[in-house]
Amino acid sequence: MTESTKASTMKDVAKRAGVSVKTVSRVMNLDPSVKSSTRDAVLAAARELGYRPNVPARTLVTGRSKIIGLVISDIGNYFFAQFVNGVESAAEARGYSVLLCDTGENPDTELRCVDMLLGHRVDGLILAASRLRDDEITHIADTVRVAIVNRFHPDPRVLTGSIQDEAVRLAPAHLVSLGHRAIGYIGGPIYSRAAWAREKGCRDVLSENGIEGPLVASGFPVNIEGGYWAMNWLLDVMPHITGVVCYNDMLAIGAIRAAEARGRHVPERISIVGFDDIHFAAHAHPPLTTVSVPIHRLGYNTAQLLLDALEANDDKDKLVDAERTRCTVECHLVIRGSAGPVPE
Amino acid sequence: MTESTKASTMKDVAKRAGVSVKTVSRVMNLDPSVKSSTRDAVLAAARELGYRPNVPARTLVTGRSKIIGLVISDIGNYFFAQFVNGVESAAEARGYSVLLCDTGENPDTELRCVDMLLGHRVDGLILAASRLRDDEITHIADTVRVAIVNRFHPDPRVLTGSIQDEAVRLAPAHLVSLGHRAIGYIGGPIYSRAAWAREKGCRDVLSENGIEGPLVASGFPVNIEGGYWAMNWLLDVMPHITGVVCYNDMLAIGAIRAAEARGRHVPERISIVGFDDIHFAAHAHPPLTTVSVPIHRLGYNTAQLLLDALEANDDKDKLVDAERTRCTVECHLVIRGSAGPVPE
DNA sequence: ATGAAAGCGCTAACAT
DNA sequence: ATGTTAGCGCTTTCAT
Repeated sequence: MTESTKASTMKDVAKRAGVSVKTVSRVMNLDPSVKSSTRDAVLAAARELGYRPNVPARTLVTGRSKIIGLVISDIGNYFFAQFVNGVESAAEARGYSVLLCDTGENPDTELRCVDMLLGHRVDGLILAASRLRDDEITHIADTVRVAIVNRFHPDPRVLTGSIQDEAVRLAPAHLVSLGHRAIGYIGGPIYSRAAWAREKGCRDVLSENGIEGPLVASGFPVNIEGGYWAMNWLLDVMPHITGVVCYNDMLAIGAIRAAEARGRHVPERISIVGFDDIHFAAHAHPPLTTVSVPIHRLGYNTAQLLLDALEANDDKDKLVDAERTRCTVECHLVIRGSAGPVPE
Repeated sequence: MTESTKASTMKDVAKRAGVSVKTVSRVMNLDPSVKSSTRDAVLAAARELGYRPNVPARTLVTGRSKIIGLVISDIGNYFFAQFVNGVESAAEARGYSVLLCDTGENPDTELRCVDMLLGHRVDGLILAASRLRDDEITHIADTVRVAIVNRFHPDPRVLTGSIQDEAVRLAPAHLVSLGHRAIGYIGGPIYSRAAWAREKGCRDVLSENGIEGPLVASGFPVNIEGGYWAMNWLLDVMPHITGVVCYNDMLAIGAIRAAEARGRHVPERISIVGFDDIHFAAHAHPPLTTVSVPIHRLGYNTAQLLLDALEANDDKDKLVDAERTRCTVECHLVIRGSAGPVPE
């Protein structure tokens, strides 16, 4: 079978190059103190033997795995696909690998994932859509550096990557400025803090403008179908609504379909706005008015924040800058075709 | 900082439970030969100390990391998001973790990714959209079990997960049956074997029906924008085409937009079919007629094929069934609204 | 500039 | 049913 020949080790390389194991180690770690002739000999021997450093072995002794764990809730959600990509890029650029886990929105699975990742001795952890309680996260932070996304946590050791706070106000404010006063809201995952923040943003904007509501549809699956059902529910309960804010674009796309199916043309007879500006948003029909989030950058920056902290931790000099515990990406409203002035 | 207390080891647990290290090891590995009272004592001690087995250490001695490496070319492509999800599920279910790499379509990056994964001593490798040459893959197979996707490789050690061969004929056959005879094709990634197979499928179907073509637009980015540009090119070169087969749904969605922008209504004045049936296909406008691929299952089955091979390799009894070197998922045409009878 | 020895946390092969 | 010894491949002292 494939492993006919065991992978060669530093010992093999050392023997072949006629040096000690430690010298090989030095070469592999780019120690400048090795004479260039020895280095070349070692490198040659390594190449001939197809030598590849054994990361787990190094991890065992150094305590650093060069792996970061990434926990997401559903890669079927386009948002996470882009986010993962961003994390990946940042990690790759700095010599780290990403161990990925998908919890399927289940908190128990999430805990199991974290456990598994800790077993692998990941150097850091990114919880991209944690459904865990604050104290559970604090507990994790006792063991490993952790970064969370779009969520506030009181523990200063917990790093945070998020959209700017005001972003949650953009969509409802747009609807209000268009004259809408009968507004519905289609909510996100029940235990998600991000979902809670967006719903609050909507509520705040309305109340500041003396508008009642919004009528909230929540508990629906956070995908296109869920948006379809939620919109139908909204229209059943409150047929005269003229504007709907959605937790994300997937829901908004489903909502548009439901509205159209009931003859409420978008945007003439009802306005719908999304959130995230996923790739397909521009190609929905009508093209979606939504809040653009630089998702890839959010993933990239969050990973970088984590990596910075890890390295600051190694170099005692490079102390963790107290301010560098949070990063924020800017969002903006993208006006396309799914929201218009209130009818009549 | 976080690692104030070093993680506890088997030795700690052993001391606390008043047993030997080996007994702790046995308990952790579910060895049935330990008395249940000792097992309980060990488990209690482990819990109290917050003990978590050190996977890298185990890897070092067993030579098995319980990690599989997954190399994809672009997670921004919705296809891969779903595929990764499938692989993840299968791995999780069998106690494996997934180390993910994105090559961004770059063969050099791909090689670097593989190298890194081998450094981590992954037990197996899935190359989901390899741009590598056959001999490069053979070389990798010398070191580790590898599975490839939608691509044929002569080496019997290389496992394969793919769509059924006939799937590539479905879309062009549909167009032909609708009466189309002036057909265009929008191609996928240049170095992709899957892309090559689909193009050939189209060519074959046409020639079997005595039809010339197709006119091929290739070299465009494989995303919505690329589809848009490709369609414009097709329409410039051959304005009288009535049907277009696309490498995938992303391209098809872009193609539809381009056609509509030029007043060629879909499907009345031009028919467009996609491939994959990604989630958004049904929600495009018009809803996309496409070839439905059970992507999640493809990922799941491919991972399972790999895992089976790995375990058969461990248990010498359970020899690798010679037939179990390939798995195939069935695809079918989904007729929606983007293809219709030829105009006039 | 290079090497020898110890040990990271775990399991395999033998004890007992 | 449980313990002992050795060693996986590497890095870290500490020598030379």
